[in-house]
Amino acid sequence: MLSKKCKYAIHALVHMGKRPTEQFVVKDISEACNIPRKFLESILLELKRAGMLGSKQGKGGGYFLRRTPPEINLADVVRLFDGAIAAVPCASFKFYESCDECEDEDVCAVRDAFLQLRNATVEMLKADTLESLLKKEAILRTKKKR
Amino acid sequence: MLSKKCKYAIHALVHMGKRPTEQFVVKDISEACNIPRKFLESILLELKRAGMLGSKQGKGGGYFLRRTPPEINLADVVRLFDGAIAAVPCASFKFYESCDECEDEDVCAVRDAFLQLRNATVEMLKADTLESLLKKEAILRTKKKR
DNA sequence: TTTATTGTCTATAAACTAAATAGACTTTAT
DNA sequence: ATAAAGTCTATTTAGTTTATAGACAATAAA
Repeated sequence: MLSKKCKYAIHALVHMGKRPTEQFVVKDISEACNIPRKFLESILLELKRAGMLGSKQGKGGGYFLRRTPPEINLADVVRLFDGAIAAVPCASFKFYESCDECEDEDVCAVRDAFLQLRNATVEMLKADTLESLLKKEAILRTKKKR
Repeated sequence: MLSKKCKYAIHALVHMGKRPTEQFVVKDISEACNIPRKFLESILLELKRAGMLGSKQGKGGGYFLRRTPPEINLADVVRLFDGAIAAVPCASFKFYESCDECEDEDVCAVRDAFLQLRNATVEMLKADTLESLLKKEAILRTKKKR
């Protein structure tokens, strides 16, 4: 399961992706996405530190996307907030740690299975960009109307 | 990430799958897989309650597989110990819960993305049976020797 | 230059969960 | 009777997640 923080981050980003050149104040996003305001503040700050968002302080300020919608993908967001995508530390690339349960990692079928799952997952999450998500939402909307 | 409990359970099952008709005492599995003994006890008990293992009490007792290696798959084990396979409650079938961040679930692209990920994950984990894992391990072993 | 607005930062509370351990009890073969 | 094994309940410990409070800094506009 993703943390709420990560899920909130994704929804906030998707919301901003709808008008990718505009600036948003925390309150707007908080209300649009039903995310506790103070909690959202820290999330946006983290996204800013990671280079996905920019901000402008003071009156008339707010947050805005630093990258275009095709450049922001869920794999990056998930890694930022929840760390490893792999289900098991020994199957992670960016957050690798050896396990104690098998004698020889190179020959551990459990690890192999979770490596494959990790690879498939990363591919899918990388393909989920703000752009592709918003396109999909449009498709779902028209499908529902018919 | 899987809980350690779940990872331990998987390794214990794979270990038992190597001699699928034999009985194992907790200590043997604990030492073979480097799993804290008392912790493993509660895990095996849970696997028993779920019908995957049987047990015999008293001297000469132990745990044994209740199903054949092709009948035990990782999807079931993960669900038993960690609950939902989906990354987000609104994308889970067996542990569904609605989220608050979108107005209309039917049209939420975030949910859609995680539904697809869930489906792919479940398929992969279902294909990972004790049998297939042990076969894979044999293959990895011969590959390494060459 | 004051004021209102908005982001930044630090600290901390509250709730929950994971991981592990302890110990008493029960069952069974010998 | 005894030793070996699983069963069950409780509890500890530590860590994480989720959320909030409040002081501070920056900026635009009146």
